[in-house]
Amino acid sequence: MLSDRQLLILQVIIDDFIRSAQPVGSRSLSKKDGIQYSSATIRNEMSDLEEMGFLEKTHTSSGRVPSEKGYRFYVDHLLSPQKLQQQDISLIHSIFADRIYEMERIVQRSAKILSELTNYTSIILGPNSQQNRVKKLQVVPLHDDTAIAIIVTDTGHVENRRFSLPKGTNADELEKMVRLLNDQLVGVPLMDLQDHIYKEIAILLRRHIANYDLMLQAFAEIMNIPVYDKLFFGGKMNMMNQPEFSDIDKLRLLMDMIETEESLYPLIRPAQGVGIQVKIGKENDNIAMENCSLITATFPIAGGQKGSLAILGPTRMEYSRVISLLNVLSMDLSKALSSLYFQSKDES
Amino acid sequence: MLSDRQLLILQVIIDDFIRSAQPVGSRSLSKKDGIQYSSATIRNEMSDLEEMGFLEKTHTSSGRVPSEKGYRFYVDHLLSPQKLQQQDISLIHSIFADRIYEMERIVQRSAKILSELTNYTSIILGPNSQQNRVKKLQVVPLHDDTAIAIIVTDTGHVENRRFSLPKGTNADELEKMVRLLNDQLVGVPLMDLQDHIYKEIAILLRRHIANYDLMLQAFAEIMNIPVYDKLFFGGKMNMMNQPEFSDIDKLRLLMDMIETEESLYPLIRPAQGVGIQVKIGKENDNIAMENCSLITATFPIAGGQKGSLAILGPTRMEYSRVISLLNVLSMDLSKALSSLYFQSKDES
DNA sequence: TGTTAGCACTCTATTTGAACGAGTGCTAAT
DNA sequence: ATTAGCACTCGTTCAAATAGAGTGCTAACA
Repeated sequence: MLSDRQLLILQVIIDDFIRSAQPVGSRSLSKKDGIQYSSATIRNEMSDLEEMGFLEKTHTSSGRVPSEKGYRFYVDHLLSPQKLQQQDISLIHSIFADRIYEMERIVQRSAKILSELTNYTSIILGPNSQQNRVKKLQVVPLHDDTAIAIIVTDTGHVENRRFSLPKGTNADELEKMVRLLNDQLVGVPLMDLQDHIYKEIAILLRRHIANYDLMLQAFAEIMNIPVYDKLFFGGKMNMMNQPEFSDIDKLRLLMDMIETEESLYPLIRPAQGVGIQVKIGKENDNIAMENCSLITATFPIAGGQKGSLAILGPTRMEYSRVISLLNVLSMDLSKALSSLYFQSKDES
Repeated sequence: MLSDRQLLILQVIIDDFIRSAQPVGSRSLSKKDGIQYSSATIRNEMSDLEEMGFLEKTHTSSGRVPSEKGYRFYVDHLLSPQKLQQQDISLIHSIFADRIYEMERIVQRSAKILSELTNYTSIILGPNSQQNRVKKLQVVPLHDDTAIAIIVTDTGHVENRRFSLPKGTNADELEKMVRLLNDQLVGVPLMDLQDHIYKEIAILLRRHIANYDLMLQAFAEIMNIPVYDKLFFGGKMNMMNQPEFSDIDKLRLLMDMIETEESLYPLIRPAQGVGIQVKIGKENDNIAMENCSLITATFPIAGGQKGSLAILGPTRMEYSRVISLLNVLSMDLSKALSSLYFQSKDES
C-alpha cells in the first residue's frame, strides 16, 4: 500500500515530531540526513500521506503532524526497537538490588524510577489481591465492644478492619468463633469470602455460637474486601512538562481523571493475556485522554496472577523507548513478585 | 494607629480583592455601599496605607492589592467571624452521620468534604502513631523462611511487615519468641520499640533462644516504624483553579512540593497547643508557598494526642470562612477520633 | 482643616497593520 | 518521475495607536 519512500518519510516525520513537538515541513525534512529527495517531492508524498489519513495539518499552510492513525501505523509497522542505554538498564535493575520483602516498596520504587526514566506518568497495578487466599484470620480485642480483625493472605497481604462486637460477647466465645472461622476460611480466595460467610459459616455458627446473627453480621462486614487494589503512581505531575498540556484546562481535565482512580482501572486492567498494549488517543475512550497514549505491559506472576505496568504520556510519546523500558521492567517485576509469592505457593 | 476610616477602607479592599482577585481602585471603592467618601479621599487614605506597608501596587498606576502585612493585620484585627450556612454545617456533620470504625475513612472523608467546601487543598494529619502503645504483636509464618509480623496498637492501628526468618527456625521457638516479645513489649509506645529491643529484649533473648542474634536483628528491623504518619489530602488539584497559579511554572513548583510529603510535615505539624494558626505567604518559609497561606487547626484527641487539619490556599484566601469551617470540623474530628481512641484508653 | 473636584500623567491591555518566515500547492521544466 | 520556481496562505512578531483604569497633585470648597 505505502511505497518505501512513503514509509521512510512517515517515519522520519513522526520521529521528528516526537522529539520537537513542532509541525514538520517539507524543506526541513529534505535537509535531513538519509533523505535525498527535494522538498517538492516530499511535499507531494506528504500530500498523499495526508490524503490517506496518516498526517494532518494544524492550519492550511503549516507543516505536518501525525494523526492518530499515523501513530497507530507507526507503532504497528515502523517501530524499531530502541536499544536502551546500559545506564538505564542498570538503573532498573538497581530497584531489585537489595532484597526487599514488601511488595509495596518494590512497586513504589518501580513507579518512581520508571517515571524518572521517561518523564511521563507511570501507573502500576499489582497482582489482584482478590485472588489471594486466606492464610490466617486473627482478632485482637481492643475494648469490651470493639476489636480489630486481621486477615493475612498466602501472599503476605494484610487486611485489617475495626469492628464492633455484639454486646456481652465474652472472650471465650470470640476465640471459639475465630477458631471456627479459621477452620473454614483458610485457603479460601478473598473474592469468595462473602459467599462462604453466608453459606457454610452461617449454618455452622448457628449451631455453636450464642448470639450468632449479630456476630455473623459483624464478620460479614469485615470480609467485605475492596475489589480494587491500590494503584501506584510515579511522576503524577510529569504531564505538566509536556507542551500539549501547557493549556491549563486540558491539564486539569487530565489531572482530575488521574486523581479519580476509579476511572483509571478499566484503562489499566490487563485485558487478557500478557505483553505490551498501546492505546493511542481516542482509543482510550476517555475525553481526558484525547492527547494521551497509554502503554500497558501486563506480566505474569507465579500462581496465575497478573500485574500491570502502564505509562501515560502524550500521543507524541517516545513509543520505542517506553516499550523497551516496560519490557525490561516488567520482566524484572515478574520475577521479583513471583519469588515473593512463590514461597507461599510451594508449601501448600 | 489606624483611623476608623482607614480600618474600614483596608477591610473593604481586602474583602474585595479576596473575591475578585483584581487590584482595587479608588473609584470603584467609592461607589461601594457603606463607603461615602469620594474617590480622592480614598486615594489619600490608600496612599497612607501603602506607606504603612499594608497595601501594594502592581505597577505605578494600578489599583491596590493587599501586602502580606496587610493580610496579617486583616487576619489579626479585621476578621469578622463568618456565619456558616446551615447547609455547610450539616455537610460537615454528615461525615460522622453513620458510625464509622476506621480512623482512615473518617479522615479521608473529612479531607474530601473540606476541599469541596472551600475549593482549596485540604491536608489532614491524624494523631501521631508513634505515641501509640503496643497492644499485641503477632507473627504469621508464610513459609519456611518468611513470616509476617503484625503489630496492633491500643488505638487499633495496625502495622505489618514481612521479614525473613533465620534458617532453621522452628515453629516452637518462633512462638516462644513471640510470647516473650509480647510480655515485654505490650504497653510500650511505638517510638520506644527500638530502644527496648536492644536493651531489655536482647538480654532476655540471649537466655532463652538458640540463634538469638539473627532473630533479634530481624525483629529490630520490623520494629522500625516510620516516624511520619500518612497525610490525607483533599482537592490536591484545586490550586489549579486559582488565578495566581495560571502560570504553569508556579503551579509546578507548588505541586511538586505537595507531592513530596516530607516538606509538608514541618508546615503541618502542630507547633504547640491547640487552636487555629494562620501562616501567610513567606511566613511559611518555603519558596513554593510564596503566594499561599496555610491555615492549620490543631485539635486535641483523648490521651494527650493531637491531630491537625490544614487548608492550603492562595494568600488571597477566604480566611474568615475557612477558619469557621476548620473550627467546626476540628471539633467534630476531635470528638470522633477521641471516642475511637477512648475505648481503648479506659480499659487499661 | 478635612474633603473633594479636576486634571495631567502613567501604565496595562487591546487592537491594528506591516513585515517576516515557514510552509503549501501547483505548474512547468528537466 | 522528479524538481525548481512561484504565488499564496497562515501564524508570529513587532511597533504604534488607542482606550481605560487608576494615581498623585493642586486648588477650591465647607
